[in-house]
This record gives sequence, structure tokens and C-alpha cells, in this order.
Amino acid sequence: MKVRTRFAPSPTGFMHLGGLRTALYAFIFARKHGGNFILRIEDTDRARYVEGATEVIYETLRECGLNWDEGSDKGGGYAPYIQSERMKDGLYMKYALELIEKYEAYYCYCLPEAETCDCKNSKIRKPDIPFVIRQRIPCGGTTAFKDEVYGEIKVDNSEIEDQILIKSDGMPTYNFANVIDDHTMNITHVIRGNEFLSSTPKHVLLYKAFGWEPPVYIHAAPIMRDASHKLSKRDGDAYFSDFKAKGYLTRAIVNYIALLGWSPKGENEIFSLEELSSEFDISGISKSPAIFDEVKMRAINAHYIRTLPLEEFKLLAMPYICASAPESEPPAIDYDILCAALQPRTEVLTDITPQVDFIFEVRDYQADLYNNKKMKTSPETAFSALKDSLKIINTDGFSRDEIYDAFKALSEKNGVKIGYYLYPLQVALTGKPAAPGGGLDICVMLGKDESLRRIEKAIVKLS
RNA sequence: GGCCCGUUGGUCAAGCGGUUAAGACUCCGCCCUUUCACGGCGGCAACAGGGGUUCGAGUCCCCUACGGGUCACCA
Repeated sequence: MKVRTRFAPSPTGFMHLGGLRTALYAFIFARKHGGNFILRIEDTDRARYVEGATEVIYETLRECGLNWDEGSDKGGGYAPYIQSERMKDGLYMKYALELIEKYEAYYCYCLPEAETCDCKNSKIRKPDIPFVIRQRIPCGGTTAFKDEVYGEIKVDNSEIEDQILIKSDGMPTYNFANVIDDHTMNITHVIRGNEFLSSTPKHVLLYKAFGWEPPVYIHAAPIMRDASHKLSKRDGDAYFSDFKAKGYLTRAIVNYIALLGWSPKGENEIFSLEELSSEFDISGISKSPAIFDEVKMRAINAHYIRTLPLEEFKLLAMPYICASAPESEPPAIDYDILCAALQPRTEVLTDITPQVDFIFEVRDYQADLYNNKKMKTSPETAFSALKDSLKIINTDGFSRDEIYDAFKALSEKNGVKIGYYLYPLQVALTGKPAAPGGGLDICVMLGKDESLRRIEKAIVKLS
């Protein structure tokens, strides 16, 4: 039988990382087994519907590469894929009526506030007052099912109340619609968060009442903010879009969340979507919750950034480089050199901006920045070193090698480290104790004229 | 509260009765080095507690503690 998985979100807001991970697992599981991944929108609760939420779901899944095979926008053999549309054909009511005929369900016209319901033996005919349809749950016995990650789970039927199938507004409840849809869409594997573990017996009971075969259940533990709180929308940083804004790469986010609650067979932790699709295995899903660790995600993001081809990094970096520009054009410097230096110093894209403000202008700095123990420099030594630098840099050739050789020769002659000259140069050119590249790199990056101007200014400052 | 589920370093986690209890991130040290990084090498650090079963238990069973989920005409 062909594997069919689905992601069935409710359009209630932005795409939460927990939801994204669930979608990811459903997607890669389907891919791994050559099956189909279905996107179904569960919008039976009108009160919680949020305008535009469906589009956000589509966009996020698309951006992450979780391309669904069937869904409301591309059709498929089981359309429609939006519950509110499925309901129009009376689909859920039809199945509810079927259960009533089978004596597996009944009309109940107790008021919502009623403590207990005594409609159990109400007549088969539809009453002409507001009603709901409830499933008749066996009084005795147990209901059991096997979850692929939690194993055998069994509960007493006495723990389960006669669940409502059709609400008084005519809409199906989540549990009912969910089961009807999964069955009519031929879903073979239900992959979802383990908050549904407790309601799964209800679902199983529904399958039994219809005489249908339940799907394979795979429940995943939640992603946590800390030991006792789920990563939630209230934390302000649980949305996919939040992390995009912070400068994370989509593939890094996807890679990281895949690792939260699932562990690969080998020791490699870096996986593309394609690799995940072949590596993924249910046996690697963990039962216990995983605490979200942004530090680790940063490390993974850093890895992706570092392995980007320079040209691609440059494309991503330019907006962040220009972000601190006064308002004028970005200066004419060598951006290849800048980006090559920036790349290993960037964990998330937003790290870039504060590192490159010096390319626009040198901000005011203290002269004691020239003090460097390792380089044996001070404002005094810098003063003379910069004068030497001025001469060396002011050559016709202005090639990196040429300048380097000149500094090398000079430092050897005077028995000092090359940093004795280059560290002050860096400070003079950037006004910073740490820069993306050493003094020589910055010098070549800025160009001869700009470098000379900055060095002269620094000398004046020191005199 | 009832029911269900979980608990290996700070975090993610491997482990399926016999291991010096992996690996990754973080942190620390060293090397490389014109700063800061990158990279390389090394290090610190864990089986929640108590009872069983067994020649032998992180691994199996029970209890306790702690944490989570669920008990809706929400999904």
C-alpha cells in the first residue's frame, strides 16, 4: 500500500516551529517511502480562524521545500482539502448519520451546560430542537492501539465520555472530522504532536465503530522552551518568520528542528532535505520533549553560512552590509575581500551589520586601543609605526603581496613581529580592536587612497 | 484530581542485559595567526531516587519524586 501522510494545520496564525517540525517529519517520511504528502486545512472552528493564516502556511512550507503532493491549491484525487469545503457536501453529517443507523451514535439535545447527558436512548429520529450527535462509547472494556514511538497504549473505555461528533452549529468536531478525513483521504500514517496521544483512543473507537482500519500512529514529543514550558507563540520567538528575521537560513532552521526529537543513525548532524528524506527513521524519534537551544541552532546556521560559495554569501550579505549605511551609496571598496573575511565571522546574517560600520567611516575611538600586549604596541609605538606604514602603502603598485613583503622586511629588520605594524594599521583604518580581517586585509579592501587618508588622520590624532 | 506519557553531562542525544557510557553544541586549554574569527588538537561534565529480577542493569519489573499531556459543542 502506498504511504500517504498529511499535515493538517488549523489556520490560526503564523507557522510555529513545532508545527513546522511535524510537517517536516510527515514530509520526509512520505518521501522516504515513496509516498504522498498531503496538506489539509482544518478550519472547522470559525471563531479561531485568522485571515491570511492559510497563506502563511503555504508560503512557509514552500520556502522550506516541503512540497505537498495534494492540497487545496493543486488538487489531487481526494479534493477538497479544506474542511470547511468538505463540509459543504454534507460529508461529515453523512458519516454521523451512518453511525446513528448502526446504533453507534445518537442525537443529544442536552444544553451545553448540562452536567450529565441522559440522551443515550434518545430516538433515532432527528429532534426539532438544537442537538448534537454523540458517539456511543462502550461502557466496559478497554481500547488499545500501538504507537510507533510510544508502543502499546491502552485505556479503559470508562475514561472516555460519549464524544460529540457534530456540534449544534452543524460543524463536525475536530476529532470527528479528523478521522473522517484521514480515512476518506486514505492516510496511512498519522504523524502529529503527542498532545494527541490522549485522544487517539477516541479516534480508534471511531474507526472501530465504522469498521475501518486505523492508520499507523506516530506521535512526536513537543519542542520546549525550558523543562516545563512548550515553545509557544507567546514566547515571541517560536515562529519560523522570527528566525528568518534574525538572519537564519531556511535550510539551517529545517536541519536543526529535524534534530530536535529525532536522532540520525550516524554521527553526522548536517542534512539537506533530500538527505533527511533518506536518513529519516521512526526508530530515531524520541519519546521525551526536547528543549529548544538557539545556541546550537546558531552553530548549525554558522556551518551553513561558512560552506556557502562566496558569491552566494555575498548576495545574502550585501543587504546587511548596507544596513548601516548613512544614506548614500555604499563606498567603492573591494566587497569580495570584505565578504571573504566576513563569512567565517558570521553565525547569523544579522551579525554582519555591526561588524562593517567602519567601511562608511571610522567612529571615534580611544587612543589606548593601540595598546596590545601581544603585539607590543602602544599609542607611542603606533605613532611611528603608522608613519612607516604610510610610506609603505603609498606605492605605485599597491598589491597585497608587495605591501606584505615590505612590512615583513621592515619588521625583521627591526626585530619585531609584523603585528607591530599591522595591528596599529588595523586600528587606524577601522577604529576597532577586532575587525573582519587584519590591518593589511582592511587596507587592501579600502583601497590606497582611503587607507592613506585614514592613516594620516590617525597620525594626527596621536600627535 | 483521574487517565496517559516521559526522566542519560548545561542543551540535543547514542545506547536495546556485559561499553573506558558515543557524538554534536556550549565552556576551558593549546596550536595556527597581523586583530577577531575559521580550522586543528586536547579537556571538564551524565544514567532522578529507592527497591527488586539477574552471575551481571542506563538497559527488564515495581514504588517514589519531578516534568509534560489530556479530560471542551478548541484544534
